[in-house]
Amino acid sequence: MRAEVAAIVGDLVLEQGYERTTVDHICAAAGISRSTFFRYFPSKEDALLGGVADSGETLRDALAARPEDELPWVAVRRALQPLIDRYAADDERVRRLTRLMMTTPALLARHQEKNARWYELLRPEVARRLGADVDDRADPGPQALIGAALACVQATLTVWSANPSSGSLSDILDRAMGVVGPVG
Amino acid sequence: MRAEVAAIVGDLVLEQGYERTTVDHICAAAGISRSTFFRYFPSKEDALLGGVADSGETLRDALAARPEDELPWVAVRRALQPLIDRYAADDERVRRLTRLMMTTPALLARHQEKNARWYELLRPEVARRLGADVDDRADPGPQALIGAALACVQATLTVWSANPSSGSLSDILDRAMGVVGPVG
DNA sequence: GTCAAACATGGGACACAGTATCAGAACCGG
DNA sequence: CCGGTTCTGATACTGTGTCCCATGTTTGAC
Repeated sequence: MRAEVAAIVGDLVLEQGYERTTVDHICAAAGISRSTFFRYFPSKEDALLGGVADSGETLRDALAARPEDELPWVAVRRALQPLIDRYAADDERVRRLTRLMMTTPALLARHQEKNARWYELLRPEVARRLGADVDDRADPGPQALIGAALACVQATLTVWSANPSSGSLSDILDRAMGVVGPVG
Repeated sequence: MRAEVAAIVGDLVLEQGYERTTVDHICAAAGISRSTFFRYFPSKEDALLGGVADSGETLRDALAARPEDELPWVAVRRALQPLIDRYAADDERVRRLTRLMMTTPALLARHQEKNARWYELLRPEVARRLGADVDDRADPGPQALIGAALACVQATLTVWSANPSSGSLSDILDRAMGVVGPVG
């Protein structure tokens, strides 16, 4: 049921854009009331993006599983692979929704807000691999490295979703992260 | 007049937080009507952040002025100096407002939305310095590098605004960008 | 000095997201 | 059949932001 409404939201949004799709439209199309909609989803953004599982924990575990002697930047690149694969495995619909997400300010903001949790999640392991004090909040290093990596992911998704023939996500991410640091 | 209202907004927001400060409160404190407020500022966020001049063009010109043989990452670091100095020159009020901006999701989102313009602004020069095709939209490199640098700036501002005794902004930015790439 | 055009302000209605409360319907186990 | 839980819808509310219109108030032309 929840998934059904989410699918309708995706359809409507792909059809007429995000801002022009009001909650009332969605409710009318789904045959439910506003009350019910907001019981299923905390917000309109979540109805659209909530389907994408939050991979924060996955990412953290993948990073912790990388070999100790790998350079931090390389380890992060490798840890991002499962995340990337989840996008790549999907079809044209995902690409169009991703494009919508990257080009709609409200959606991009929400996406980044969701990812803000990843900073705290990844910080300990990144700090450890950088040889920094894990509890030192005055060290910008870990946050900078995580933010840089996420910026590369965002650049990757932007290019991939905008250019149908730009190659595999994995290759684009290699190029993106290769420009910033060694992906060895 | 506009500046006067903006100052009141800053006061109220520093006093009781951003969400709890409604436009009605501001109007009452400033002795104007809602209509007038929204003629001065397009939104509540802009009333608070609009005072910070948009340094996109400054940043672009500073980057273009860097020596040709500098590594791109180093050139960007140097080009960011004027931006950083603008923060550092100011007083405790700026630090508190910055902290508010980094910790309030709505404000951080607006800030990043404003900075989104910088990508297009800086892309040509960064692409050139990377030896890439300036018009190739399928190359994630320039966007990745710019995003990584801005992530370092954000990490810097976060640490600086949260820790009163964390040193100069310039030093923090050096540490942040040094972790990601060579700052020469 | 007068008239008119421009502008600034305020008021009120509206659209939309999101919250809270309450009332009834469907469903369950006993 | 009953009592409770959960699902649902209706209503009203807060807050941001837009739009339109009715006021001044200033400015400039004649």
